[in-house]
Amino acid sequence: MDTNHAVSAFAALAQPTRLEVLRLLVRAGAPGMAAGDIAARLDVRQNTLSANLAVLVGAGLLRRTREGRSIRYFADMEGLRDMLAFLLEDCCGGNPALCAPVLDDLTCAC
Amino acid sequence: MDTNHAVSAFAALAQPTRLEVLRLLVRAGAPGMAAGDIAARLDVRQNTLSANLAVLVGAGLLRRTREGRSIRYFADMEGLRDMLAFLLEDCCGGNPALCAPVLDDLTCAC
DNA sequence: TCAATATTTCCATAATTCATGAAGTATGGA
DNA sequence: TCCATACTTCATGAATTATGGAAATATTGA
Repeated sequence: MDTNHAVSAFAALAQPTRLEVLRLLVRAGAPGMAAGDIAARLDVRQNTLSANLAVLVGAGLLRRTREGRSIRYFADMEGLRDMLAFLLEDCCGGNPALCAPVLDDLTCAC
Repeated sequence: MDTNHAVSAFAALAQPTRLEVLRLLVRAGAPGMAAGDIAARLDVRQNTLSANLAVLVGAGLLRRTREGRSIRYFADMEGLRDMLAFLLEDCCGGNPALCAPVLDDLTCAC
């Protein structure tokens, strides 16, 4: 992960539809969702959504597989982790107490 | 935290200088850094940096306090956490194993 | 009060991003 | 083979964003 790659990942999330797509797919989990279902759920035109999905795939935040006529999209949790790790790199270098609160609250109660 | 707020936070990081500024300040920890020092370290003009710092402050990712002639900037770890929490919301809803790898690798060894 | 330092604000220009309509590609069924 | 469905790609114009020069503001010390 370098700065350019990370920038493209953050840029991918810097747009309401794309951010909601990723959140939706994070919640959807392993089964993911077909492009058409995402479009219906978020009330976005198919071609607009397609362009936005392509941006997220290019940024390494989504993966896809064809399934019959549909194309199914999934959140790429590895890509997500890489992006966050790049951002928080060495946050503990000086003072562990600084980054702990960030991570503690993220460890969702599962 | 709503979608618009989160979008502005991600947009703030969707630019190389700003991303490096936040990473630098995350590493710098509690003492933060003066604007001039950041500019020198990242080799960016002061007015350009000033505009970029303003974007990060507006996005809730940085805070600042005046200190004599300098203005000292700090990473806002709460803002950072809110942004990440919004993104990962309900990732565990279906399957804890899905989000665990993301968070495990982020818990830096401190 | 004057000069120097540290930083921000203003403004114009250049570059990037976005949604849309229209056309194209892939798959499955009659 | 023909048609319908599910998506993607392309071209375009409108809106947003980034950068750098010049000027403005705030603080400190002589």
